[in-house]
Amino acid sequence: MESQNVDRTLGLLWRRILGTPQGTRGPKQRVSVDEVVRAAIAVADEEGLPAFSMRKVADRLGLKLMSIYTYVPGRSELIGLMVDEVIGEQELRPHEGALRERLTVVAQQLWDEYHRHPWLLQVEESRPWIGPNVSDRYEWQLAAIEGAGFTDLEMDQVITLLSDFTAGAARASIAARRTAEQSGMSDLEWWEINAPVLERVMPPGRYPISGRVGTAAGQEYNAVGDPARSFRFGLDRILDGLTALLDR
Amino acid sequence: MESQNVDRTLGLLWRRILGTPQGTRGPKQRVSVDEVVRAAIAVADEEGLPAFSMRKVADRLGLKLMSIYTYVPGRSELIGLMVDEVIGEQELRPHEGALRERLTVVAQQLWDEYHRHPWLLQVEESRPWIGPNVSDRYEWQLAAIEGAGFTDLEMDQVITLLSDFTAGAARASIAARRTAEQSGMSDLEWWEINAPVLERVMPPGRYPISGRVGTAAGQEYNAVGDPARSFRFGLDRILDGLTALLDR
DNA sequence: TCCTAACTCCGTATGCCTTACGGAAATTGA
DNA sequence: TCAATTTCCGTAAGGCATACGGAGTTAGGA
Repeated sequence: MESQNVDRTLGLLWRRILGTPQGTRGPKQRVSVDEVVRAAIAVADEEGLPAFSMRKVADRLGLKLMSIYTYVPGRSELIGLMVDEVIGEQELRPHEGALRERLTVVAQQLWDEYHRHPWLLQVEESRPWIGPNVSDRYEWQLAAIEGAGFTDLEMDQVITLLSDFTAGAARASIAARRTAEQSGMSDLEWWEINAPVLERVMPPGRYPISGRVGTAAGQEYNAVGDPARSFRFGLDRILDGLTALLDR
Repeated sequence: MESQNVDRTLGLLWRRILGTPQGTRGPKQRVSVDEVVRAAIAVADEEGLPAFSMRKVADRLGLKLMSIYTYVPGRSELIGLMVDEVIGEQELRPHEGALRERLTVVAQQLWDEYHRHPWLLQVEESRPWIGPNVSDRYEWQLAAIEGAGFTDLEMDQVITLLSDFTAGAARASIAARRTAEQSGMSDLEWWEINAPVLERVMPPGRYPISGRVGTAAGQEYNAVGDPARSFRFGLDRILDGLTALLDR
């Protein structure tokens, strides 16, 4: 029963290779799995994953709620399909240039992807679905560092390092963007609300370094932080560290 | 109305400094805010944030659902209190040793924290609450690198880099752990279910590097990956990169 | 030609969730 | 003593996923 579900979802993930037709009895489907997935992505893009619901997908397609379940087994499987779909959006160009540039492209691609579909960061799957686009991209990522001098084990660890860091940095960046947009409250206004209480509560001189660093950041960024800049800083350090490893 | 809520929650966050008593009319509260927060943490520890509900917190305290709302304004504010509370669990020892050791301690502390309270990774707050323990810890993290030779701006970026990477690595580690526990399905069994479909669907020779690297990782780890080891690898590279920056 | 298996679409129901609202009871300051 | 204030909680509204079963549609086989 569980494993049936796995099979069905894998079939949906690889539907372009496997082809759709099987049983042909019964009424024709009014839409296609592709349309369901695209509609679902549109909903998630607009409202985020918490507000994403099966009903909204159905509404967008002119279907009623329960009909969606004839296309996909359930919400979580649909999300798996959405993930593989958006990962396939980016073109995987042949790698060129030095290692440093190649790795930058790999990281930048992840960064862009998260910003185009912020809900990717809200997906929680204990066991990731293995779809065609995820597979293709992992191969492409490894190809970027093939022959650079890493061991096979290190190759996986390098991609993991880049992915983990980029996800974290993108999370901060998107949180900042969403905050600015939706709450309609700037960092400044936020501080103006917090300040009276915080001043009463933070003993003066208790946070000397935070105060100094916060002031420096505030003046430079004109905001609490600059996620894009932090991303570039971190990425540069990581690339330095990786080239150092190759010079051993 | 919004800003009232902010004030109230800040008051709760800093309750140990501000003290509780205000109006003393009416019946005594049967429990305390501290107990509510501790009960909430227990629920989240056991069941994760998605399954965390106000009702379960109430049940655990012998109260009925709606009474919880006389202690905290709502679910999201309660989560803010929980976060600050668990961040306060770790002792902030004076820093000693070389920069590399200090930074390792900072990262390791985050790593441990995420593993003790995995739901921290599921918290989504666009605007983080500024509580006493969060503030203390940020100051402590900065103190670890004070005087090492970074500019004020870089100091913030260094902590951000470490935090972002550690969060990403911990996320992978916890996903692996939860998967193993709850699904009762080992990586091997998972592959046995997936394999028949994947073999039919992945053209042979299409994933040469992934195949080689995956095999190497599988033999070394006896699993799909080893998150703890990837964490150490990534951390080492980052520390290399940071020391390189200081040698400029 | 006709029947039936298989399929789609969907109404209904169950059991979760947060939180707004208002009432009864308890407590204390005036 | 009594009114203001606060706690605890019942109820209800409005959201969610999804199990189940029924009505109608289609194609293949008898």
